[in-house]
Amino acid sequence: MDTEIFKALSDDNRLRILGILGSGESSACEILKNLNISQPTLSHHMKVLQSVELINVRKSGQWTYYSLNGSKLDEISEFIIGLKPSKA
Amino acid sequence: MDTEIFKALSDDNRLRILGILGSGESSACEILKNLNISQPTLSHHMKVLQSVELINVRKSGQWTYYSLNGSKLDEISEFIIGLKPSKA
DNA sequence: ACTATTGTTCGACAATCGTTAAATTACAAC
DNA sequence: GTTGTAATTTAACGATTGTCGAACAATAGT
Repeated sequence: MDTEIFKALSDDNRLRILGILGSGESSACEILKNLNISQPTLSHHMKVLQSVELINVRKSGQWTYYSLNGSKLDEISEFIIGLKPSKA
Repeated sequence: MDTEIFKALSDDNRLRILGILGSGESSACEILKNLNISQPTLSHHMKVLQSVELINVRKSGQWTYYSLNGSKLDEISEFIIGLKPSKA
């Protein structure tokens, strides 16, 4: 497992973003209203989440919509559980 | 979920350490043989893993033995899965 | 007591990270 | 065209992080 994924999860704002996306697809603008950060900072965080494929991106006009990548979350979860000793 | 846990997982050497402990309890000295890092660096990493309760510690004489904390791994896995949209 | 082994603590250093201000791009409405 | 909104890019900053060498502490064996 690439450590980049865990680095992406190692930030309060990014975890909040994932929490917001857990309620469904959302635009960058709406996400921004729920966080006390600037627009460039949000753009940076979204790029980090994209780079590890934790989120999907869809552009429509001037808006950018984001949604969770559930299969990636499954992948991470399975890796974590896989660390546990197999009763050997 | 505290981001400190994901920070603890955001390092190649620490992931390798967890992988080693997945095969069972191990001493710091044995872990060290499997990594190309110095003793102080290993000590640092073990402290990070302890601080987020990912590992258990047991001292015996001059040796320190480490083992995985399975329930903490469960906790992380459940958090990850909990991010997924509840089909709403 | 002396030596060897195991492990921690303390500085110090280079690299990375989160953040912002400023400038830039892209699209929509007028 | 101009204006306004949405989003990215760049450069710079302070803070955090991984690493090591050096010194230190604790236990074991001679």
